[in-house]
Amino acid sequence: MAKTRARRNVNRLPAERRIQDIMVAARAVFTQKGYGDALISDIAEKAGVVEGSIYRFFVNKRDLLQRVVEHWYEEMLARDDEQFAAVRGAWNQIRFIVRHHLMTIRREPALSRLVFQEFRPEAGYRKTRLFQLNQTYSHRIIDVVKAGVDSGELRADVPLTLVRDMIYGCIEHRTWAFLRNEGTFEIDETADAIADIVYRGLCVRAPEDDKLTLAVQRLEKLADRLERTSER
Amino acid sequence: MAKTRARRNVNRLPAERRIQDIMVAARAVFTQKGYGDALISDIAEKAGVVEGSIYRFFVNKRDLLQRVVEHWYEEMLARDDEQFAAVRGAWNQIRFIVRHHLMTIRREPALSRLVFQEFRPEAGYRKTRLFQLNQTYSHRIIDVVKAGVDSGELRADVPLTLVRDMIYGCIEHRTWAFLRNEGTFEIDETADAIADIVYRGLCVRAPEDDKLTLAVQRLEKLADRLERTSER
Amino acid sequence: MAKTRARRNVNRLPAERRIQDIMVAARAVFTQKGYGDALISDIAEKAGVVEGSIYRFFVNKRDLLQRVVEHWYEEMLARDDEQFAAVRGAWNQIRFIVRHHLMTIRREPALSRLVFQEFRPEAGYRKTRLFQLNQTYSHRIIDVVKAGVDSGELRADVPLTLVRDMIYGCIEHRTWAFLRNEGTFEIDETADAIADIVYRGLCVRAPEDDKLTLAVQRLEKLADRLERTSER
Amino acid sequence: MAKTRARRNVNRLPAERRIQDIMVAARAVFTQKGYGDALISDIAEKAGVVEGSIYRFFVNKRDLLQRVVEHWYEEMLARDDEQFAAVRGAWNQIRFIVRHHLMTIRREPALSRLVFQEFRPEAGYRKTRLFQLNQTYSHRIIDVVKAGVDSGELRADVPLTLVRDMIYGCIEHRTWAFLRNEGTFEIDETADAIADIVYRGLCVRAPEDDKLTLAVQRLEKLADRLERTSER
DNA sequence: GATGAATGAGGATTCATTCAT
DNA sequence: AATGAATGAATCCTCATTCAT
Repeated sequence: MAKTRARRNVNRLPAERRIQDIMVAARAVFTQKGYGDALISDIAEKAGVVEGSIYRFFVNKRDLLQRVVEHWYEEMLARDDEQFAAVRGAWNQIRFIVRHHLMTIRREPALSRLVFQEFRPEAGYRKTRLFQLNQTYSHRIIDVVKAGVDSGELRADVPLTLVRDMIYGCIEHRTWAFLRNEGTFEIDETADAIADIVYRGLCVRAPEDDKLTLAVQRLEKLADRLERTSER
Repeated sequence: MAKTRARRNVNRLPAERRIQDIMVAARAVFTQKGYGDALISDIAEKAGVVEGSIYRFFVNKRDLLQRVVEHWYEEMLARDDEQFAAVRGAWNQIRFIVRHHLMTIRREPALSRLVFQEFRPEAGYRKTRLFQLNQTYSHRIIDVVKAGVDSGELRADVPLTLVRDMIYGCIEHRTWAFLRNEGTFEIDETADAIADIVYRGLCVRAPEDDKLTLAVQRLEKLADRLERTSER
Repeated sequence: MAKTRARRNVNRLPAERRIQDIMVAARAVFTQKGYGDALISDIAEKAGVVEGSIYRFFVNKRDLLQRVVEHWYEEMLARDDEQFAAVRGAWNQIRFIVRHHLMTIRREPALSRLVFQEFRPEAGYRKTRLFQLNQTYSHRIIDVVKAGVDSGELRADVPLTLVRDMIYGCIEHRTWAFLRNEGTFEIDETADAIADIVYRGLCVRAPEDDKLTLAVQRLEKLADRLERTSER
Repeated sequence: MAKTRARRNVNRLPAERRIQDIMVAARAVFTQKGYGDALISDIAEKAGVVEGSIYRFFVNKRDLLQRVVEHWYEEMLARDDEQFAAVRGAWNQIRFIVRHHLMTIRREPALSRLVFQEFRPEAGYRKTRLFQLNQTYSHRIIDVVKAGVDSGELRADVPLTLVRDMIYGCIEHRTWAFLRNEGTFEIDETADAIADIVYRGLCVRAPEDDKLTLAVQRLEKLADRLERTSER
């Protein structure tokens, strides 16, 4: 009954640091193994703590995954915002967002998959913080389209959330092979093509004359470059 | 008339019939419980066979689900083809396909989910028969767009598979809440809106309106921006 | 993923036999270790089955204990009934039941304890089958007292269930030291003393004259012996 | 008047006060949750201390429970003694003690249960202070019976501890349903009935009535039985 | 061919207790 | 003396799959 427990290496760290260590370890393990195959014991070992310590800070394995993914979203949201401000013109902005999302998936395919597979299908998803974060994340496209509408560049009767679903749904479908480790995808080409179709689908007048359209696009890109150049 | 032989209660049915019984039972159980929570024993009981018998005809639980889903696809493919021939015009055809897919999801949300959750994310998906069936299923949109291109109604440079991803991806995103039992969706409105954006995105020219007016407007805006840039 | 499982020693026994084996093993292990410290794996090993097999027949560990204890009660109830018929006279009958219960506890202290500790304190005990069995088991004393009342030997206003509680409660308290492995108890002396007090407490007239009482008791015992002798 | 020193928020209370706080909190939590479900952290929080502090004053969780229960006994013993002196006559005294114990259980069912469930079954119970206290507590009945014997009201050959076991055992059995939150019990009726049976069981003679009549009745019945037996 | 009893691997979780600060 | 973060042991249960009958 009374066992002699040899205690070793009781490292005393501030809670914040511990949480961080655990989340870093968990992110690595979840990324590598997926949710089901990830072991709490692996995560604990990688974080340099004992399994029980994880449960001081996280309700359960699921909660740990959730917090890891939420943190990822928060990082992204914090990091990216400034970039979006720099681009002008609906087409360019749409393309920028598409491109950005494609890069996100390329950079973190495993985490992306976890969102698609583990969280989104789950009943009650809409009540989660992750859903909120995702709404914030994907709301950018809505803002852009709204602005395009306001400026008269895009049609007034555009169903905003449908456009959002179209873009993110398209990208997801486009990247499944990559998410399965079965292929890759061209970021720029895909971004151009998606932006093209959506933009044409939404703009007040379909650009009939190809020459004219291309010329305008070229000029817009030129303007962007000029702007960026002059800002330096 | 009065038969005296009491046969043993062992049903010896033709294999084909057995397989059918099992698949019908499996479809019901998978639909009701999802893959993970479905029990082989439940399926066996419902099919009026013993667990072991299922393994006579199906490699494993996964294979059983696969065959059930494949069968569902085959049914759909066989049933629907005639309908598609009836519709004319690219817009109408796109809308028809979108509407058809929305109705499929509404009719079989559980099976749809199983495809999205269980099969598509799995490594090796591209080598499965289900992938082939899905390609066939979704190829309709490609055929329609191709025809539109050939007839001159749609642009020549349309990236066909991207259009396919856009449409199916959009629909999937649009219906996730419903698939989670958290809401519903409007079939006709959604179909119209999707067809609209995609058609406009692909068609050669806007129905009417003065193209030059538009181009001039845009160039004027551009000029404004350039001016503003150079003023910094 | 596809692991080669080497199957060994697949013993195919009739369910009834398996259940019996498991219950015998479980009874031994529970008796030896108590409920908490008994391991399913120990029971399985002792029964010559794999842990999982236990769950084919028993809902969970608790259910297994319950069934073991129920079985013990059933055994006792089936075995003992005949014996009770043989004794005559309220005093003798009370003494017989007390003695019998004392012997039960001496024979199976561990099982007795499990009933006292694990089941009786549990909310909902009154709805269990074990409670029913216990009622049947302890109802004997009520029948005996009732018969004594009917024959005019015992007072008419005896609170029957209270007598039951008094007898079984007294025995339980008296044997706790033994149940704790801290002592023993005298079966016959205890039985005599309990029967005495209770009998005197219940009989129409307290037997004032000890000589008379003892004489009557001797005569009653004699009658019993004569009856039993003549029956052979 | 305005003190400028902001003391650190570390309460340094006299040990005695700390111990008291902890025991009060522990009693509340144990009462509410039982031993197993009570958490040290809950107790600490309720006591306004930190978990570690509890271990400054108590060896372990068990020890804490023990001290709480011991304290309860001490309270009772100190409080009640005077009352007992007031009652005269064996029957009245027995009834008083029974009634008192029933009220104790009604007032503190949870603590009573903890004694029955946690301490009494434990090996080594007889060596504990709690056992001593319980002996003291239950010794009252022995004193009363002894006094009755000395005064000639009760028989000389009464097995004292058995009477004690009978009374406390009876009460415990009688109140188990209540202890399980499954019912209640009548204090006065129960006390009367128990006192009645025990008193009659112990008293020298039945208050009145013709002893010989009774003896003759019994012998007549016996004769009948002998006749019936010999007829076989 | 059918049966269905037997297999067996595999891991999250709890919480009293300790001890560095 | 007080804190409270860190420890770590310990086990029940599920269910797809197999294979002796």
